[in-house]
Amino acid sequence: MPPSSAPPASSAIPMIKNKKGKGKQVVEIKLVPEDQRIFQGLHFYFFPNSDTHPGRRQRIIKAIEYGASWQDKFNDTVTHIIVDRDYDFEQLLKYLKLKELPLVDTSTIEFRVKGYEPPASSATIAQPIPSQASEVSLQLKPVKRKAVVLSSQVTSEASLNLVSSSAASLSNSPAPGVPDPQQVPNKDEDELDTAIRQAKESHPLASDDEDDVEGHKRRKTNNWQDKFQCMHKHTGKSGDQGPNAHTLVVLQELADHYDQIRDQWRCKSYRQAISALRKQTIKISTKEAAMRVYGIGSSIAEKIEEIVRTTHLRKLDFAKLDERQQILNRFMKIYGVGLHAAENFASAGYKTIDDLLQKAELTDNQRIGIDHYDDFNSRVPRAEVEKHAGIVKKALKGLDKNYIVNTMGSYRRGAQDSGDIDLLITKPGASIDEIRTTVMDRLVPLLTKHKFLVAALAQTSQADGTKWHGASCLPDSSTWRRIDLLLVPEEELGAALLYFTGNDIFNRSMRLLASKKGMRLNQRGLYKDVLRDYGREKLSEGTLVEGKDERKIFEALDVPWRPPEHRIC
DNA sequence: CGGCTGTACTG
DNA sequence: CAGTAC
DNA sequence: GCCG
DNA sequence: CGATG
DNA sequence: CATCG
Repeated sequence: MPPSSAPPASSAIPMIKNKKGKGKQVVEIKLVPEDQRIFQGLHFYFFPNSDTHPGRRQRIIKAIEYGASWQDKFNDTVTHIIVDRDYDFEQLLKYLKLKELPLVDTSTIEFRVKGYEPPASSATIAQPIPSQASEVSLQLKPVKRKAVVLSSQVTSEASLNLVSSSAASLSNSPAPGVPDPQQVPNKDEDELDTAIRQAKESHPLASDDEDDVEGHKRRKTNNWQDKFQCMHKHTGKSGDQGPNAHTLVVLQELADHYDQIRDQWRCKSYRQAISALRKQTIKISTKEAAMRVYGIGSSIAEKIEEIVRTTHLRKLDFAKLDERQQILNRFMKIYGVGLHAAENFASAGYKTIDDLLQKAELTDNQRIGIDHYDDFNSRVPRAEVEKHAGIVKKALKGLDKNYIVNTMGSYRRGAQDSGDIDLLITKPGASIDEIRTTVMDRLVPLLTKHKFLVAALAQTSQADGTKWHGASCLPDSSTWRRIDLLLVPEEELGAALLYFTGNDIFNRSMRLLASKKGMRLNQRGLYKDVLRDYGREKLSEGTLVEGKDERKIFEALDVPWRPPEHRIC
């Protein structure tokens, strides 16, 4: 036992307000009976070490319930380090500012943190899984990984166990008999509340967000955020997709398929799985291996195995041949036609674009979308994007040289071609009203007169309008391009840059992260203290944290800065 | 079983 | 408001 | 479809 | 008819 | 667009 004996086994967990204003409250830490405290005398350090992340929080709670102490700092009493998935050994060392960890027990390979290579001749203690521990592990889904790794060696010179908490969800059975804190009648509630509050106060790292009083930067409070795609660097232009290249291609086709049929959630899941698989350094060939990857569940795991074994997927072949699907897909590529309209058209018996043109009732925008179906569905080469942007820029500067035009979207991310042309227009010091007036009343009419702007698809009508969507056409060209003008006051420039640079996954990830931190991110700014209606989820606006500076928004969310080219998830 | 980003414009 | 787009 |  | 959702 | 005052 380390000199400093275990903190009173109740290194309790600070309370966390649950989302959605629902009635849930504080989780009660309920120690298991003494003879079952398999972690008794062990001191855990988590990496990251805050309980703001729900999953990790569960693991921490379970660890404590089974007798461990939760160390808020890495010190020499720590016996085990539990590392989140997606962090590797190198990152851990870097964070701890260490060159190596003292006395690592390398015996339990199964849960070794990735990136850790044991010394060649490691005299280690074989660690058979204690029956007791394995039994517990059956009960503790979240903690399980760690449970098994228990080392018997708990001396003052305790060896460190490096445990990866990554291993994804277990293949199956909902753990029986998991003590559910919320089902247990609450005794001693006041006492616990107090303990929890105190624990929170004694765990500076646990209270995330912005209460940094002074001194050192809160740089090191990286935590549960690693779940969010926006925390991971990815350029997308690594020609080779690694050992799972072929699988990725097929999965991408499936993702595209679900995108086409507007099944946004399945599409999202496939993209998530693809992103996760792309990061794998070894080939994933079996369902079991796939299931261990965070972001891949049983359904996709099965498909991965099928893909590896048979080279492709029956389901996909089938989907490709479904005629109705083809029709819907065709219709939905028309600007102004979504799933609903496409289904109506299809149900009316229309099969081709020409059918629609001749027989269907179309909105103005849909007609334009059909007239320029091919134009709008073809990519715009980077050089052409620049030409369109140049024309707008020149015209605008002619009206007022103080205007600034930024080309956004995939162009800003460095793409060689884009789906459309996104131009962000701002003028330092000018109000949004002034900008809107200039653009709507002068720029657009001017460029329309010059036959550069050739269609207006959606223009701001409301008093606070900020956008113009339409089509543009270069002189000597007959190809119409989708072009969007985005009007932004200087104070919102950072948030607008962030939003209109994307990509969409990156944006969603950033916004979700903000939301989990009680904040709200939109194209105008990052807001804090957002109030969510009790019971439901209405919201009060919240107060502005940052809108002008793109980098400061990253900082406020504790996301490492990433240039536009690295925002491809 | 419910959440999964958050907003602006059209009709 | 639903649908659509970003 | 995945996750908590 | 304009406002509203 | 549908609905409302």
